[in-house]
Amino acid sequence: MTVTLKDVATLAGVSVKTVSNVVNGYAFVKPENRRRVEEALAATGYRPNVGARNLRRGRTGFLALMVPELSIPYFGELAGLVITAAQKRGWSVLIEQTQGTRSRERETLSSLGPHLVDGALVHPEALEATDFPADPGGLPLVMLGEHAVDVPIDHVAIDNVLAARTAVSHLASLGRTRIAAIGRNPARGTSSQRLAGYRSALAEAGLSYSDGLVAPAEKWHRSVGAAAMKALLALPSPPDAVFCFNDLLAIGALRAVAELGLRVPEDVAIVGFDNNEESAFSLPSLTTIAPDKTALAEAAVDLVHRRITGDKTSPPQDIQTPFALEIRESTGGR
Amino acid sequence: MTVTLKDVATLAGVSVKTVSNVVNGYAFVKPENRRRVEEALAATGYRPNVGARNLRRGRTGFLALMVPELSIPYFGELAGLVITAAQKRGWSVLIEQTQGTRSRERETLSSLGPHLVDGALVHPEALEATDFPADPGGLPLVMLGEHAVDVPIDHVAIDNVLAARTAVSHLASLGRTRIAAIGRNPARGTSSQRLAGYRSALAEAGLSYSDGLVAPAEKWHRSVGAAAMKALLALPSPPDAVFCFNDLLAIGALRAVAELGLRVPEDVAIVGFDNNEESAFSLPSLTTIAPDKTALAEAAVDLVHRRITGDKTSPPQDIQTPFALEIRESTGGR
DNA sequence: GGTACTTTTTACATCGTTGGAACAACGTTG
DNA sequence: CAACGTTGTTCCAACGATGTAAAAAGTACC
Repeated sequence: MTVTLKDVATLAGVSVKTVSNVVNGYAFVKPENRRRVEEALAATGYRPNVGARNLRRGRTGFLALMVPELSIPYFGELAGLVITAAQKRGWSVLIEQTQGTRSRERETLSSLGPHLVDGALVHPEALEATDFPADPGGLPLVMLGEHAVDVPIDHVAIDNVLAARTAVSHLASLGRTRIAAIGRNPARGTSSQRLAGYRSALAEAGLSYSDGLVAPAEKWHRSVGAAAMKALLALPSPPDAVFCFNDLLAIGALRAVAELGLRVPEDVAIVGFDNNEESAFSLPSLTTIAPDKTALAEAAVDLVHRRITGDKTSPPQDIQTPFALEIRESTGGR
Repeated sequence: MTVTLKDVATLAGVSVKTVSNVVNGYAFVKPENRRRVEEALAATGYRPNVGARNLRRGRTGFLALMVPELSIPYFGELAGLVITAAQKRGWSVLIEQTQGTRSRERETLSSLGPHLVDGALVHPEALEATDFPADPGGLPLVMLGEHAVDVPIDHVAIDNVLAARTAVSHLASLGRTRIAAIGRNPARGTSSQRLAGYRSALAEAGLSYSDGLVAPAEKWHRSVGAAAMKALLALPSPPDAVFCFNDLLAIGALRAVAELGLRVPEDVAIVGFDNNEESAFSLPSLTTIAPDKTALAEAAVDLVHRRITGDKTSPPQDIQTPFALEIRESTGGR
């Protein structure tokens, strides 16, 4: 059924290795033979057996990408970009979902052998330092997004603290004084960083910090954002602005405000984080921190590429990719 | 660096095959030896080389999933479910993106060898019958969603015609008489089916069909939906309801209506298709056709599983998975 | 002790590919 | 024409695992 080098060789009347040489673009093959081999290749429709090739070469041709859930827009978008970036460099991408749970993250991490994939991009959510295998078995690992833990591993992300500060400063610059936040979650490193940025922007603007204005969120989903927003608006003195730790929370918050008959941005201004595609089309459209996801994906794939092809020794890198504040209707922009 | 069977065998003082037997749960191994091997396995942290194992077994442990783009919510959600369903049965999923272009789809399809993956789930958008390899090289293929072309291949989808008719009948039942549609695209089979459903619902309701009320859409993206809606509303006698061929178009349409100062559903009722998560949170929330995506993913993985494990001969199946009309605010629901 | 049978282990070939070395053919040069 | 370098081809081993068959060890019985 399947065509192997041997079949092609027989048909072309040369040795297996010569066919292999043609397939791999080896220069010194007599034109006559090359022609014959190429004809035979075409005639048989030969396709290399990737498994065997990789067994021989010690490569697999696969990268793993570990994310919480593809159904979350941010990860869907990011995964798409990673796949595209990886494809450019000849890799296929294998996706593992962890649902953001620590146990699944740990499990996934330890199941990634160097046989299975050449390298892995991991976007943890709940992992702690001790979860990282002391020796990943020589498997190049690049951590995405989260820099929760103090592990000597390559890392690519935006500056979460600065980005959060930028978002909140924007709200302050509009004259808002009771600026709330939604998304506190001690188990997530990202949350602490965005919270830190929030606090530092408040301080900078001369506003006082109040625990009561920081709503927790176990999952950063739309429904959670809506519930949190309702709780905030039920406070004796409700906020006049909210910084949501991601766009989903913000979309939920938008809806909650509308359901209570209030207006965005007049009564409450809202800023999100991630710049999901949907956020440009919500009503009102959402002001948000827009990480350069393409840059993130490219940098991560590039880094793992470098680690795989040679550079095993240089110290772990910490790459920061750019972001921008995208001002839209939810804070009075057009 | 990497531990092989041979290393384990040396350490345990037995042959390679005995270790292999232990690893694979072969019954006849002396308890004493089994213990020694298991200790050695634990001590070395042995992990089988999947590539080598599969080379020998003729399996790869991978399924391919071909979709247009993961950044499109429908495909992000679907891919997540497929991965989960595949994982249950011991497969990892490899994702290929085609951007919905025929050339990339064809290319991807032909690059999927049986060496690379055990089976493939493909969600084509622009493929035509002639693009399908006469002989997929024994690779089990299951087509998702689209049933554009008349190819004898396993297929899982909802009844697009019926679903579209359901959506449009709902609009008609609200008393709307000028019901438009957005999403016509002759290159896409799905489009024809939904258009057919639209026409049949109109006929059933005693409404006449007009080409002018059917807006084309090259890409089914939000911005396209917005532009199409604006065009429709600029007509001499604009529609009082719109059936969008997917939720993204509908979200764009919602926005266009709002920008023109009109109201949904009072001035224009809108129905979408896909039930993206975001559609439950838009303002107003979106009435939409909700395919049971979990059922779809499960059925597809199940089918490819059956094909891989034996059943190569029975005729191509055509499985229909359920859907429901989700009535929300954009047509006056709560 | 020998035969027949069962259980356990081993050696060897094999999956499809590529790297390396050996070999063959060739034209050039002294 | 012998020696040589260059070019092209082939043979063999190897990647890490498993199937097969045969060898080895153990058991039971006469």
